[in-house]
Parts: sequence; structure tokens; C-alpha cells
Amino acid sequence: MDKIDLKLISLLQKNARFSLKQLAEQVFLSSPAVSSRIERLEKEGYIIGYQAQIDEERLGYHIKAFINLEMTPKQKPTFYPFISECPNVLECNCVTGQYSMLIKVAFASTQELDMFIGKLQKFGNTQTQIVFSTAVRPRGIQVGDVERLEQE
Amino acid sequence: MDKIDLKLISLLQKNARFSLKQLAEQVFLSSPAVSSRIERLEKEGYIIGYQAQIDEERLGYHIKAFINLEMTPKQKPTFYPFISECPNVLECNCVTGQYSMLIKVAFASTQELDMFIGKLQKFGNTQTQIVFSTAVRPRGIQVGDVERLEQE
DNA sequence: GATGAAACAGCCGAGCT
DNA sequence: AGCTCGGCTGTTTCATC
Repeated sequence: MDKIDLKLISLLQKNARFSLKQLAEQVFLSSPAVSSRIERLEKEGYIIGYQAQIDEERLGYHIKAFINLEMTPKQKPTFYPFISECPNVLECNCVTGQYSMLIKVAFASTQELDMFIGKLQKFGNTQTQIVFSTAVRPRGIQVGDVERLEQE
Repeated sequence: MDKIDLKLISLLQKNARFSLKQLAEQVFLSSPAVSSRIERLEKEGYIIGYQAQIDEERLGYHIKAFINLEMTPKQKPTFYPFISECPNVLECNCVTGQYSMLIKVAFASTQELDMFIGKLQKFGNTQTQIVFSTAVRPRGIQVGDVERLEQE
């Protein structure tokens, strides 16, 4: 994990479809060298995958929201499979505080959102925050400028 | 926007580095046809970009958190540029409820997180939820199974 | 990590349905 | 109009240094 690895990560965060040649030019290496570095970064778990970012709004999912779900730990075994199968769930984290799960969702309408929240009731109380607008779109940690060259 | 477009979107969400040929095989079209469809999806704003997903934990950012920030609307013009420049901010949304901004961040330690929260105080009160674990990693809306073929 | 050759994929045109 | 096919160009991969 050196500066070049971080630069490659940063470039792939900007555009995962850069060709090896384009990447090679920007880090002043040959394409085979870049290829083997990326392979290593994938194998060692730094790079989890490459995802196309979709505009949910453009696809008709106009309502985005964060749902706080108050849940007892013993429900986790049934909750986890359920939540990961929901196509409208964009992210779900277990967090500190009164509400134990924080779920990000996208729906076509408030009606659909309401129905989903209804389904969640069997797990516990919910509190919902609807998204008005997005100041910073989901993105990775910005590694370009920082000097964090640990051997992790 | 037909079934094939949705299938392409779904495939690129799974792996943005699929080659045109690989995509073509899976939708039973030729690669030029796939190429022009993707070009159109990008131009029309369905596909915003392609991002490598990084394991922040693996890079040493062990603390992830959601910060609720209570802020008056008049502070937005100074807050927006500030928040989008922070390399540790993974996402930021304006939401309904008592807390007007919901900010997702990643830091190497609770100390750094604490310092950041300190900096936010000049905008308003905060309430922080630290992430214990992730049930569903950030992902796009799952379009594969649903029948949402509107001309949006 | 670099170089060169071979395999491969992507791009642009023409012709077809 | 959009899809498929063929040729050229550029990219990736492998062997060698």
C-alpha cells in the first residue's frame, strides 16, 4: 500500500471504467504494472467492487428516506435476511443510540414508503426522515490528499 | 427505457467493469448495440458514473458514523461548500425532522470524529450515531426484478 | 516494473430487416 | 430506425528481461 496504490484507488473512485492504459498514464507506470496492482488491491480487500451509480430519481424513485428502527438484538437473525432482500433498501447499518438500525430506502411514492414502514412495525418502532435534497452524493472516502500510508 | 436497459443497469451495478462483450452476451445483443444503449443511458442521466467501492475499514478508517446536524436554512450557502470539501464525508442529505442535515462520515479514530463534530458546532447542534456493523452495504436500487417500465 | 508480441475487445462503417 | 456483421484500431495479457 503506497502512494501509487492510493492514487489508483482515487482514480477508480472517480471513474471505475478507466482503461488500464489511462490509469497507467496517470500514475506513470506501464499497464501490466497497473493491472497487477489492481488485482492485488482486489484480492487484499481494499477494492470491494465496481458499481454503476444510478440516478434513482431519474428511474422514478422520487422518495428517498432514512428509517430509524428500534429493534431488540434477538430479532437480528430474522431481520438481516429480510432487509438485504428488499430491493428498495439502499443501505442498512446497525448504530448506537435509541434506534438500533438506520435504513436508507428509495421508493416511487410516499404510499409505497408508508407500506414498507408498515411492514417494519413487526420488528419495532420506527422514525422516518425523508430526504429533501442531497448535498453530497454517496461517495467513497477521499484518499487522494491524505497521507495515510499504514500497512493495513 | 425497456427491459434490456434495466438489465444493463442491473449488470453494471453488480460490476461496472464488465466489458461490452460480456454485457452483450448476457442481454443477447451485439456489442455495438450495447455500446449505444449505454451511451444513451449515460447521456439521459440514468447512469451518473462508475465508482470503485472501497473498504474504508481496510484502509484504516475504522469509525463510521451518521451525524444529525440541526441547522438554520440561512447557513446552507456556507455549509454546502464546506461539507462537500471534507474528505471524510461519505454522504450528506437534507432531511425532514428536527435535525436538518444527515451526514455520513468515516474516520480513523473516535478522536478525529470528535474533532470533526467540534467543527460542526458552529453550524448548529449535533447528534451522532456510530455504526457498529453494516447489514446492507451501500448499493443502488435493485431494478432487476421489478416491472417499472415508465418512460421517465 | 518494463518491453514486445499475441490475443482480445471496442469502434465505425456498410448492409440488412 | 435500429440491429447485425466485418474490418481496423486500441487495449489487455503473457513471456521475457
